[in-house]
Amino acid sequence: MPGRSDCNRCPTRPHCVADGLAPDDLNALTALMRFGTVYGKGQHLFVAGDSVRGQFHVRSGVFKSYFISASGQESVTGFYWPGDVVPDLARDGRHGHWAVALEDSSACLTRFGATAAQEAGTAHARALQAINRHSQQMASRAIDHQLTVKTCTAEARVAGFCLATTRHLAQLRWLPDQLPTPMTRTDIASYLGLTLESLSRAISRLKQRGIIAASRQQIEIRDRPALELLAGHQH
Amino acid sequence: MPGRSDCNRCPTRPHCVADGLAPDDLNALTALMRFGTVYGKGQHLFVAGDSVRGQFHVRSGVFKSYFISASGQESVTGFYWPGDVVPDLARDGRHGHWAVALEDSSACLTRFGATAAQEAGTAHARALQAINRHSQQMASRAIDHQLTVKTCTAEARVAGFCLATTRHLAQLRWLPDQLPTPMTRTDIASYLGLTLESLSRAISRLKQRGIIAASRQQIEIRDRPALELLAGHQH
DNA sequence: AGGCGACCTTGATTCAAATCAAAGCGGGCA
DNA sequence: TGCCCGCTTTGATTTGAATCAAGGTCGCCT
Repeated sequence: MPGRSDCNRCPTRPHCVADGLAPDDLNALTALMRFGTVYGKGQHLFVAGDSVRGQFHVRSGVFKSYFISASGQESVTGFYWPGDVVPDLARDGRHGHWAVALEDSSACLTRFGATAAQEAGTAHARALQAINRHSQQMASRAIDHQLTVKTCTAEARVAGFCLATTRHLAQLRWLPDQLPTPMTRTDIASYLGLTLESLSRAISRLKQRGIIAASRQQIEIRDRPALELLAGHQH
Repeated sequence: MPGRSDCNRCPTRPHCVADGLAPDDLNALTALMRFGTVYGKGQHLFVAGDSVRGQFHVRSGVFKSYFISASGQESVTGFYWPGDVVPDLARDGRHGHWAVALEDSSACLTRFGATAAQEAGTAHARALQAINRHSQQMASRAIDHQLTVKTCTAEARVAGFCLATTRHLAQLRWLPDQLPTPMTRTDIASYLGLTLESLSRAISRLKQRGIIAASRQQIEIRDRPALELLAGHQH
């Protein structure tokens, strides 16, 4: 049943949007939270057209967001790991994208968004500031990805994906030596603006050259300098 | 010489990030502002590596932001019109992109960003909220553009560009019947992830079909339904 | 007014990725 | 254990945009 979540017990506590906040400021955030909910694989956080109830903060598992065009084609717009906030990408208070769990996961419904200030009162500017920093990071990452998709060959996009995801997980203080890929190849291809086949070929070429090792559910970076060279423009 | 800008006299007053703010909240923003500065064509707001002094709010003219890759290639990441805030896309307090005036323009240096709360005190949450809404819109538009670049043919990208820019200008309450294009074809091509030649061919085909009319400095939408059909996935 | 230079358009060819097609995994379930 | 089905890889061909190359237009400056 719904209630307050205890952020201090959350495994994502030190890695999330609340990172670095003083106790009082964290309380301003938790006052806006709803208790973490479990989402089975394939279950949606929201679908396009839903009115925005708040922002979903990932606790465990992985989610993807995707957009469905007028012609019915699906395009993946992002992957979200524990500590991430799934952006609502709303227009007029309604979701424009879909968000679904890629494996059994959990997320907290928060009110971090546009209405947060009203709900928290005006005494919690620092909490809002943390939220704002997060929004700006989202925009920044979106523009980074734009660059990758606009200017890179298939191989470079894969290289960029591996590096950007690794870097992002590191920011969330998670450093697996193998990059987990709970999403399907189709999802990754869609995210990178490639076809399934082109992605597969690109991965195969990188494997042949010994730059990565890849199985269905994870990718290992074997030659990071080579990967960075390929990705080229990345920060 | 530097001083307070008078936002109530600014032509962008009703169209900008401050739209809808109560007088008190607007004052919280203007307290953070520096007087509008004139930038001649080709003059930079900032270059990559500069430490972030604040956010630039466009008053008149047009700016572009761009990124220079390790290989020296330039990629345009956005165009900014009167009322827009040029995103700083910063990492560790330093700009990652460049921003330059495409024609004689002016902009206000503001402190809308991450440090705003500290400077304004904690009593101005609604101002921060307006800023946050703006950041989220930036992220949303970036992801929209991602979709265009990932999934569209050259013609569809041009269609999407015309429609998205028109829509954006409309949001800034500016409704010219011809879409002004003070940027060069090279800039538009770079923004859309095309070569100059491919862009030119795409525009020519749309002209031939009577969907748009285009001269060097402006584009006229002659058949909006056809353009929307081409752009396909757009909202 | 004329000429120069920057910017834009058009044409021919090449190439990377999409598409079309078929064959391998590999995990789950009977 | 072995079969089946969804996911992935590999192969052949096509296509749309990049590249290479040449001409055209327009504004600005003399």
